[in-house]
Amino acid sequence: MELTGYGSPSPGHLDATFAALADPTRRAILARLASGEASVSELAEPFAMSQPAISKHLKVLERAGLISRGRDAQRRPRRLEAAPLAEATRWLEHYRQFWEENFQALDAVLEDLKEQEARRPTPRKRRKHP
Amino acid sequence: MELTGYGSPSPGHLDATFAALADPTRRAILARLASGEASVSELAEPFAMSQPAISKHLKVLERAGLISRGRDAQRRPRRLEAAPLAEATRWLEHYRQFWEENFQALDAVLEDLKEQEARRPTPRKRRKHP
DNA sequence: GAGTTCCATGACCTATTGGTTATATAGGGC
DNA sequence: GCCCTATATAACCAATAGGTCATGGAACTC
Repeated sequence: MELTGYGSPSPGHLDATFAALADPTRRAILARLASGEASVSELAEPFAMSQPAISKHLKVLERAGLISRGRDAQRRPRRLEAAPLAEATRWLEHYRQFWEENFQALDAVLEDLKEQEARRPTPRKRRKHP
Repeated sequence: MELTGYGSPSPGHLDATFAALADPTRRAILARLASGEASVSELAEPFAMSQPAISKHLKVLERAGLISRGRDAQRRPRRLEAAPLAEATRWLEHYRQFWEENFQALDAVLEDLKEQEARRPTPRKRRKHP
C-alpha cells in the first residue's frame, strides 16, 4: 500500500477527502479519533443511529484514507490517518494568502473610494461588483 | 436575496463547504475565481459540460457562501468569497498539530525499528496497529 | 461447544447529486 | 420593437448517499 506520495498531490484524493469531511457524523468521528484510536462500538456510542450506519461512515472515511483499521481480538480499532487532512489543508492554504489579502484589499478599496468620491462627482457605466 | 452575510460561521456551513469542495469542477471554478471575478460563460468555457450544469455548480458554491453574484449588464459575474474557506481551514488546523506530531512519531518509529532489527531477529504477537 | 460480543455485509428504501435538453427571462444593440 | 447574448430554470434521468433491518462470521468466555 502506498502512502499518498509527497510528490503527487493526486487530486482524486481531494474529492474523497472533502466528501468524507462533508458529513458531521464523520467529522465527529475524526474528532474522537484525534484523541486516540477507538473501536467501532466506542465510536458508535455517541450517535443516535445504528451500528451499520456507523460502519458505513467508517468505510467512507477509510476509502478516503482518513482512518485505518487495526485488529485487537474481535475489535477493529480505527486510527486517524492525517495525511489526507494535510493534503486538504495544503489545498486550502493556497487560498489563505487570498483571503487575508482580501480583507486588507477591501479596506484599501474602501479608502480609495472615499477619496475618489470626494474628488469626482459622478462615476460611470459598467459597474463591476460594489 | 442578498450578499452572503459576514456574520454566521455556524458549523452547519462546514457541511455545505466541504460538500462544495468535494467536486473537482467546483474546485477548478474556485481556482479560476481566485484570480478575479468572472462571468458564467467565462467560467463554463474550460469545461466539457453544458452551461446549465455549470449554473448548478455555481448554485452549490453560492449556497455554501463560497461565491457571490454581481451584476454587470446581462452578466452575473461571480466573485470568490473566502470566508467559508477560512472556516474550513480553521477546522483542519485543529488537526495540524496532530499530523505534524504524527510524522515526527513516524520518523521515530522508523528509527526505532532499524535499531531493533539490528538487535533482535524476530518480533512478536498481538500486534496492535503497526 | 454454546453463547456472547463485535463488527461486516446484503437487501432495501428514499433523497440528493450531477448531468442532460428544452425553455424562459433579462438586458443591450440596432 | 426585434433580435442577440447571457443566464436561469424546469423536467427528466441514472447513480450515489445515507439510513434502515436482518443476517453472517470471527473471536472471546465459560
